[in-house]
Amino acid sequence: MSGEPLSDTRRYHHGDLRRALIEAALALVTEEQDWGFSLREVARRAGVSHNAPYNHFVEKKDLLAAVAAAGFETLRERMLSAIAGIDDPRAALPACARAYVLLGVENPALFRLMFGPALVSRPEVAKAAGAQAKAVLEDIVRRGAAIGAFAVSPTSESELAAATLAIWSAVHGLTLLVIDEVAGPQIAVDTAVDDLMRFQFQGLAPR
Amino acid sequence: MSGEPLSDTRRYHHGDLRRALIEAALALVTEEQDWGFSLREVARRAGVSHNAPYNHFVEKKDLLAAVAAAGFETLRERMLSAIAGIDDPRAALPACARAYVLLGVENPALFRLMFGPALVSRPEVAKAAGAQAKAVLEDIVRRGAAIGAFAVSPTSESELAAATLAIWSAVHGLTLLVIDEVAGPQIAVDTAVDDLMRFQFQGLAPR
DNA sequence: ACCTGAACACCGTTCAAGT
DNA sequence: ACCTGAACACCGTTCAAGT
Repeated sequence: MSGEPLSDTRRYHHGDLRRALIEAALALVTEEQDWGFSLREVARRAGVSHNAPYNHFVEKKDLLAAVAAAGFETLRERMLSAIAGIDDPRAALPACARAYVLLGVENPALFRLMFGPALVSRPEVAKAAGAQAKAVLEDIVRRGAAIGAFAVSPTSESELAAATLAIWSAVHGLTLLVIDEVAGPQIAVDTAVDDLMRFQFQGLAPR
Repeated sequence: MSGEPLSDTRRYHHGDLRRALIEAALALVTEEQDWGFSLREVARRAGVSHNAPYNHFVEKKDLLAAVAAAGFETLRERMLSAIAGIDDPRAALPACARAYVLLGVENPALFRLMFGPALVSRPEVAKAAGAQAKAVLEDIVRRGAAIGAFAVSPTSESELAAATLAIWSAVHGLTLLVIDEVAGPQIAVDTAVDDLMRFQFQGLAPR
């Protein structure tokens, strides 16, 4: 209606470069299993000169932080959609854990970027995003405690926090051990998550 | 007895350069909280020309892998000395976990290097070292199962492996969440480890 | 066997300039 | 406001040479 579609090259000159750079960087993280690629390579992929990125990010680390932030958003969406419609917290917890581990397995380099040293100088990003992931888990624990499905006092914030941290630690650690292939040869993700949750439940179940 | 002590500079020309490079790299990892430093900087610290490292490592990643291997050796020693003389597996497990988390807290960048993307292209290092860490934990679980202290069948290798992986995941994940300061503000390591172990024990205890 | 100097093709970042 | 080209000080890696 309003004229011919703009070419990609043209679009980059019209305000989409920031997004295009994040997408190109995400693609490189995924392909190279690492974030050691150069900023100039990202610019090349986006079809701009090697210093154009500096109009949108003050340095390379800021671009990586933006990629990580996008990863955290995806993680949150996956966790939430995994538990959507599951009322029983005892079922929601493993479903949520599976989504968490699977994101890591699907894109190990992105997962490591999100929780890795590239964000040491951008602690706001890691903290805010981590708080969101924790909130999803804590909500499940809270609901389980409220209906007596977990052996956690629903009125003790410190108990809820401790239980959430224990579960988060286990899920997070499993993800990284699987990613690192350090947890043994060719581990089956679903089985591992189930085993992990079984141990967690034994700990959480009232007796 | 056999003459004056050799100067450092002299020594590096006599076969210690490999070790000196690993030590310099470890110091840089510790100081910069990252392994983004240059190989040339490592060479400078060791007092040699920028290409001398290539006599000992085929590329930068191999030096980092050697640093990681040293880190894994330290981790193993810390875990073993933490449980030395503790007969009760119920006491050995938290002691071992504490040593694990504390190494990570003491040197976050080294810990992340050990389990990070720098070793993606050196999977032998990560796998062999990971297997050692796992073996220490598995031994404790096995002993606990044998005396009936844990609700794990001592004759089921798969149950032992699953329990070990669950515990390792929790300890590993807690370490990284604490390192990333993503687990909340100013978390107390000892309390966190105790809470974690309490949940693990509730899961492991026979009922 | 181990180390050095010169060289190559890169990189992150800055800056003056263009539109 | 956003992008480019030239420039700077660096880097990883290679290679011919030195001892």
